[in-house]
Parts: sequence; C-alpha cells; structure tokens
Amino acid sequence: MTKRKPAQTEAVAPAIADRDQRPPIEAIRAAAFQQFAERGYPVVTVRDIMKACGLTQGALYNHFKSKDELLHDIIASTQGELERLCQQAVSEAGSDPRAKLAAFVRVYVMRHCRLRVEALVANREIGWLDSGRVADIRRSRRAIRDVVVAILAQGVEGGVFDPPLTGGRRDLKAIAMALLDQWTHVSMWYGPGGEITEEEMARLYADMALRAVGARP
Amino acid sequence: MTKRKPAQTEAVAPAIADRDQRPPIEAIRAAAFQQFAERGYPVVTVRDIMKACGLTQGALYNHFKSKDELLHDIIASTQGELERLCQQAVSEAGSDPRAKLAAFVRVYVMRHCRLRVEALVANREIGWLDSGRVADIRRSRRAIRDVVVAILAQGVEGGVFDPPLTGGRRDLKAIAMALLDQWTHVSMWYGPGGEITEEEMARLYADMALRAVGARP
DNA sequence: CGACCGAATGAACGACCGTTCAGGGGCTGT
DNA sequence: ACAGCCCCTGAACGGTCGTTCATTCGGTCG
Repeated sequence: MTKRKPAQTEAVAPAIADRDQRPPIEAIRAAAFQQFAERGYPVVTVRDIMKACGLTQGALYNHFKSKDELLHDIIASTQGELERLCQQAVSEAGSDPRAKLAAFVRVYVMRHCRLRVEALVANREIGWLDSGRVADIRRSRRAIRDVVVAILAQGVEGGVFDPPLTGGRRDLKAIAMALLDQWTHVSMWYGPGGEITEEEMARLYADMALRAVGARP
Repeated sequence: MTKRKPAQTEAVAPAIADRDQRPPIEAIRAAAFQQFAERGYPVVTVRDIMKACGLTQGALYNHFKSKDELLHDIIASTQGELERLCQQAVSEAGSDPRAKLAAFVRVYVMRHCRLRVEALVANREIGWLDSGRVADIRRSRRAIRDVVVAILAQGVEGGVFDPPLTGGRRDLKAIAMALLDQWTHVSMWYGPGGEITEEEMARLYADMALRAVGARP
C-alpha cells in the first residue's frame, strides 16, 4: 500500500474518463445538488463533492470562495427562477383569480415534481447559510407568498373566493402559508416511479386549493 | 493561559448552581431537543448539549450509548406519543367521517403548534439517524398516514366525502400526504407570539381539509 | 467506619473537517 | 519557441468532532 510513484506507465492524466464532461463550475453545481439533496449540507464534505465530478478538494476554490458560497449560489439560482416562473404564470393567466390560482399551483407543483432535487435542497438547506446570505432567499420566499396572498385578496374582494374565517376575520397569510407548505413538500415524497404523473399532481393540488379557498364554480 | 491548578479556593463543586434541576437524563433530553431544533443535529456537538445542562461531554455516555441513540430516543418518544394521540382522537370521535377528520386535524395541528420544538425535531432530523434506527419512525409515520387514508375511504364509501379525482380514480394516499404536509409544517412557522391562537389554527386547518375532500355540509 | 457503586470529570485519541498554497501541466497568442 | 495564464493537484494546517477511560466524587449499606 502506502504510496506508489513509479509503475504507472500511461496514467499521466488518469481521471479524465471519470471527469464530468461539462465545464467544471457546472459539474460542481450538479454534484453539489445531488449530494446535498441525498445527505444534507453539513455532512457532505468538499472532498465528496469534488470526487463526484472527478476533481480534488482544492479545485473547488478556483470557482467558489467557500462551501457556503457554493450552497448559496445553487439555492439562489433555483429560488430566483422559481419566483420568476410563478410571477410569469400569474401574469399570463388573465384577470380571474381562479385562473390565477390554478396557474400558480400548476407551475409551482409541476416544478417541485420535476426538479425534485433542486427544490429539496432549496427548501431544506437554507438554515445552513450564514445569516448574511440567508436574507435574500427569505425575501424571495416572502415575495412568492405575497403573490398568493394577493390572488386570495383579489378573489375575496371580487366575491369569487370565500375562504374559512379565523377568529372572526380572514387570515389570508395563514391560508397562503398552509397552501404553500402543501405544494412545496411534494418534493419530499413524489417519485417519478409512482403511478401518478406530474400533470395529475398539478391538477389534484389545484383542485384542492380551489376548494379550500371556497372558489365559486 | 495554558492550565491553572491552584488559585481557586472554593470552586470545589463549581457547577452545581448551573446544573439543570431535573434528573440528568431528562435534562439531557430537554437540552438536546432545544439545541437540535435551533441549530440542527449535525452541527450540535455533544459538548454543546452537555454544557447546556451543566455537565461535561463524557457524562452523556452514562445515559446514552451514542449521540445517535440520543436523537433516536427523543424522536421516537415524540413520534409514539403523536401516533397514540391521533388514534385516540379518531376512536373517540364517533362514527361520522367528518367528525373523525375534524378531531384528527384538531389534535394533530394543536400538538404541532404547542410542541413546536419537539415536532420540528421529529420531522426534520430523521434523516440523520442511521438506517437501522430510522425504520420504526417511518413505520409510525406510515401508520398515521393510513389513519387519514382510512377516514377518507370511509367517507367516500358513505357518500359524505367527494374528493378530487386523479387521472380518473381517487388517489386517497396522495390526498392524505398533501393534507399531512400542510398540518405538519405549521411547526415551521407558527409562533405563539402571532395574532392567531392554537385553537384558531386547528379550526382553520380543519375547515380547509373538510372543504378539500369535498365534505357534504 | 470502611467497602462499594453509580455517576461525573477532563485529558487524550484518532479521524476528519474547510481552507490554503507551493508546485506543475497544458493551453493560447505572439 | 517561449511567455503568460488558467486551472488542477495534493500535502499541510489548525480546529473540532464523537468517543474512551483512568480517576475521583458523593452517597448508601453492612
């Protein structure tokens, strides 16, 4: 065992076959996503991530300042894209709050089914970011929640939604949180191997949401 | 710096005031709950936990075989109690599926509001258990889910529930998962400082659930 | 009073962490 | 041909981790 220096005639660039074909920075991102999703940020080591894309530990720091910055980078890009998609879906859905809510649920749930790994990391690993970096992720989440609240408010005002009362008044924020919790956590258990398609999931969740907020038929 | 042996005249039993009053094993459990909930299992060290109850690292191993066993111990007791409470609530609620579902939601949501810390740990930190210990926790979770599925099935059969269809048939398991996700994650954002009481939370969630499954009035 | 025992101590151990950095290989442009 | 640059390597560093263990403490029983 120990070391071996000679006796390797042609292994001058030995790892080139194992190496991820993509540009290194993307390979690192992909490997980190996978590892963080499977085992969680704190127990995944820099060495694990880099080995998964055929590089050694030190190479990480040619592309990211730290392990923490890597996590923030991959979460922020996922979260930003989600926020953009949600806002786009709502703005393209016309003016009926029912159509807006249905469009929102459809985009949100289908994305959480299809990009399970990314959604899982973005939703579960935020807590490990240092407090400076966590702020803009939380801002984006609040923005998404406020989109839902705005749809509900418009629906209530227009008389097409009749959501449950809470202590005499309507707490639309609590309702939005309850619905978002439901939509977000499909990424925790939905598997493409199951018998239910992404399309059907989106439909199911949209139906339940419209019923929960008392949408008029 | 370095060490200091002399010059401490009366600190023979120095930590007795800092010590948690309860029996040590309970003090350890309580401290671990708090720390795991606030910062997450992998980054909480044995030294952290023991310092929080006024002991030193080594003393943990007089009460638990390992840090892993400690986590399993506190999760399993919380989970077992939850399963018991849910089954009791349902069995005491009479025979109407609507009453059963409402009773279940009430117990489940109120417990997740009141025992936020315990619920948070039990639901978020399972992944750190080694695969042997994780099995019976997952079994208990499945059992709870099956209680919900059974209530839904009874309601559908009796014609009092009319839940959304999924690809032509009714996927009660998916609906139960969606509802449980919603109920479970109140522990992630509900704060007793808010303007909404536990009682109101339970009512709100029960209303939404009954609407989502299409309960007849 | 002395033997005994469960429980706490705190130094020590080996392993592994994130990060740094000197060294070196293989491009590109001239 | 050669300089310059980007990127990768892998040893090394200072810490910290979970766990062990010889020792000591405080109380109880005979």
